[in-house]
Amino acid sequence: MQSINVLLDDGSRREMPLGSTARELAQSISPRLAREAVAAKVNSQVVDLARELVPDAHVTILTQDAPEALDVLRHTAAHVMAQAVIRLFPEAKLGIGPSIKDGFYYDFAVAETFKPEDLGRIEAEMRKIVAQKSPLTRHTIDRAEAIAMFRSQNETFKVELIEDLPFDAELTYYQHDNFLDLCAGPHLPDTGYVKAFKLLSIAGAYWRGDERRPMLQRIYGTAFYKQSVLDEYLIRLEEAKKRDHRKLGRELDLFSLQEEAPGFPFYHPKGMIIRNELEDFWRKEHRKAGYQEIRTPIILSRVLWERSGHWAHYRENMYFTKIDELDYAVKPMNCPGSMLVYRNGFHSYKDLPLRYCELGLVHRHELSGVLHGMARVRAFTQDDSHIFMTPSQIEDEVARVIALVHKFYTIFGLKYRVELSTRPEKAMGDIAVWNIAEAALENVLKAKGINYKLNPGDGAFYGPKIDFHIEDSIGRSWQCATIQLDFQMPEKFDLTYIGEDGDKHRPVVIHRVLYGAIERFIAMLIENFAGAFPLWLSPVQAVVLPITDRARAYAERVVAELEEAGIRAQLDARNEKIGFKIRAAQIQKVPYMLVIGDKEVQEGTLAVRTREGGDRGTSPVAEVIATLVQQIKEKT
RNA sequence: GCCGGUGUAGCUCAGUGGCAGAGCAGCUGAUUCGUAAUCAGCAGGCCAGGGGUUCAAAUCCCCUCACCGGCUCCA
Repeated sequence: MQSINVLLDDGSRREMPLGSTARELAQSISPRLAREAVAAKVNSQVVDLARELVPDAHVTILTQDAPEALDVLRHTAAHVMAQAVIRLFPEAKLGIGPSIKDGFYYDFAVAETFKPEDLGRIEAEMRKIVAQKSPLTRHTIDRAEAIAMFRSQNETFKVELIEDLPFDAELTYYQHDNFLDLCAGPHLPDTGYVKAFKLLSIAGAYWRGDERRPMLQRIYGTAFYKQSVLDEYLIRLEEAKKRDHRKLGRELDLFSLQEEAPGFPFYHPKGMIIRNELEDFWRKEHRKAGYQEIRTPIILSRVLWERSGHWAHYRENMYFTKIDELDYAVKPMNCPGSMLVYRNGFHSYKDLPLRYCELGLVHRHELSGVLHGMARVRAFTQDDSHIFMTPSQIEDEVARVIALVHKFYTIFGLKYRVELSTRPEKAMGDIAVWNIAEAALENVLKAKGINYKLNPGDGAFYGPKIDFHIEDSIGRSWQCATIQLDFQMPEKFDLTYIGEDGDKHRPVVIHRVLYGAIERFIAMLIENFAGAFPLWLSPVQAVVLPITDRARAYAERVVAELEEAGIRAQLDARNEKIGFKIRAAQIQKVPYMLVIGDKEVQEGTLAVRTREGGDRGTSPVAEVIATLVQQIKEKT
């Protein structure tokens, strides 16, 4: 009999009869591995256990614990759900059903929308399918046959998918029981593996995400190999909801959103303290980094927006007004204003790079359905900057901005993900210039060794950009910092500088924000800290808690001393027991609780309690103040 | 914007055609207390807004608004 050689993970080789499957390989290694196997990785491609091995392949048998194994499970779960839906709603047409970050979904076209009660029925049907332990089998099929097959089943979306695949693509479908779906796989051996799953929500979703296409009904679910892990996940999800900035923003009285102004946030006194701290820190760092602060108007003439290209490319997101019969627009971006400031004077190459920065309030008409607490609003302040420079300064300057982003985010303890977005469909300007700009950004990322994801077509209309994304408490990703390269605006506004040669030259502009929008950044901070801000950002840094009225006068003096030292302190002299006041301060997430009883009055000390560490014993007042001042200064 | 859901006191929620409720927060009083809730009393509402059905609507119907989840992590 002919045989083949495969390479295993430990570097050893193993001889198997020609035509052996991954499952047979697992069996030959150990029966236990065969029992635990869920899929295999052959030459870094994840495949079914039933897949035949190819000669000299590098094979890894994947068990439940393999990072790739969850995707396989969830993809199979999506098929099981689709079959359950077809059983209950025979007229439903299939869209797509992928595995996603925390679960899976499947899109269906149905005459009647799903109701929340349907989820229970579908789950029950899924359990029957799981109990059947139907094997999933993979079949290749040629294009014409596949189209004919799905067309005969009236699966028009599947037909469209096939038609859009490249001509040389290998088409496969998977079948279990009497359910069949166009699918690249891989899948688990049989439906019995899908033990721990839960359907989570129903949502409308446009076919292929395109609002001009039909709206399908999407069912989201999640699945794990073990019920205990699913239970933990669901508990974690509940826990994460407690960090939601909308909930904490209300509980900590930081801000509010009201019906009278949808998408336009109200800052309350405590939220304003955080915002001002962020701005103070920002101004200090920008002075150090060689920026000069400016401020430009919120309402500017239509003529300006026509010139900048916003009128043509961004009008549907803008608000308008009329002044003395003339058209004006409320600025959605700060750049045109900044361009006017630059153009207002002459500039020498010696002035470059010229770094203007601006905390600019912009208004954008976001679709009502996408508003989200402080994370997506219609009015927000960008910590903007426009850097005017010579082409030769681009890479150096981009690198400086990236370093600044890193410095900021490290101080706030935020993890971020980097994306490079390139030329969109509605782009302005020359393709050759775009290519240069895109290459410049890419060069810097590569030179700095930064991992990034490429996002084709997601750039701004005037230039490509590097985006920095932060995840919120339940894993949604929000763009915060961004660095955008722009060759168009200088052209539109005829910006120049006088070069060494005495001639006029065209500068290049970087648009960049670090926080992004202060509103969104605050939302991310709230979720990141679960409302327990570091001392320097805490709206109330210390509460002073006298135990009885005998300690009140001393407590008032302590509060005055704390305030004198620049610490935001409050007195809680309410006629309540100490436990009550401590509880109130804990709930408000105040970092320091300074308890004062007869003993402390007598000794001139404070009993220090911290938010995280509980009772820390007593210390002299001056010592406590020095500690807090130091900690505020260090921003820890 | 589109699909689905929700909207009752400051907050969390109960109330499914027949007198608008509870807990917490608030206010008043008593209590002066040592590290996450002292006790008692009081007050608090255009039941999101508008229209309709009905003897009677928080409850049923219609419209509007706001909020929540989602709207390619590409078979």
